[in-house]
Amino acid sequence: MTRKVVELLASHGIQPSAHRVAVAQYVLTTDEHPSADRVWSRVRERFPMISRATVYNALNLFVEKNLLCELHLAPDSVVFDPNMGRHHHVIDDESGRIYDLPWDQVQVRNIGTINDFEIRDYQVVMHGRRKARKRS
Amino acid sequence: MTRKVVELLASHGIQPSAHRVAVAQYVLTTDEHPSADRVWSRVRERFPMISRATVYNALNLFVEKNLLCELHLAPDSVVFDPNMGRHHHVIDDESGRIYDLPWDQVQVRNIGTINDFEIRDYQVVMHGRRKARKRS
DNA sequence: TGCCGGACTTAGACGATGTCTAATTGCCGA
DNA sequence: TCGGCAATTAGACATCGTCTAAGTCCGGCA
Repeated sequence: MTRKVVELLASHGIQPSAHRVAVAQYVLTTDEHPSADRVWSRVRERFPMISRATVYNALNLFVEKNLLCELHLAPDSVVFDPNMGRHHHVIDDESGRIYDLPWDQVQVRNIGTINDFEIRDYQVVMHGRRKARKRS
Repeated sequence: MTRKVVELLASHGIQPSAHRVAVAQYVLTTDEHPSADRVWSRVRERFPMISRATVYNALNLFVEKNLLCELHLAPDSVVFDPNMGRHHHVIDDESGRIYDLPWDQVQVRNIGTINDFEIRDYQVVMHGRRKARKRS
């Protein structure tokens, strides 16, 4: 797994230093949409001497190199999303957690009719409550 | 105009103090989606001794009383939107400015097919470039 | 008129978040 | 081994928003 991450970083033009690999290993495999400081504390669990600046540097570098998306959706959370495929987001009003929703699950019509803007990208942002999932 | 604002505040259960009216007068009539600190500096132009806490208090109160929407869409900007009707947003990648788009301009299908969440609200968030508008 | 109480406002401290800088470390090639 | 460059570091700094404790304003009441 570490090998895969190293290759992934390299293939995006990023020197795979030990610290960067540690950050990547966590942030690329989580689905919890962590904030930068959350990434820091997570990575520190295994890498206690890593500094905040290094984590921020790594995250910003990953975003710049298109390995991560930076999301600005909800209060108190600029957040990182390793899911680079197109998808929508649902924000749970109670917990503040962000969930991914498959691109095909909803469709947006008439983006083409917008005249004043050249739309490069879009997504649907939903707010709601996560349903208590069945036990079945 | 001041009279209208006073009535509006009162009708939402807000004591219309002089400072609150000043904040409301600016934030309810602008379309620039200002950040809280931007509101502060704008209001200070006419009301130089108003403190930051007062502006923040007023804005939070307005949000709580459904006079304003708080938007969390873009980097560096939690932002306030006096347009309480449903609408979508376009973010200009160059300037970072946020524009409103009428609700009818695009349609979203299949929200009803989402099983894991009870969707309370949604909107389409677009990124793009504002076209240089014709001179005609 | 003078006093009281509650709502409003204030300055500034505070905590959280993110950036910057200067110094240090570590690695690699000559 | 040495030199140089990239990566990393601690900590200072800026910004944003909240909180607190004190001060001000104003209406009601004697």
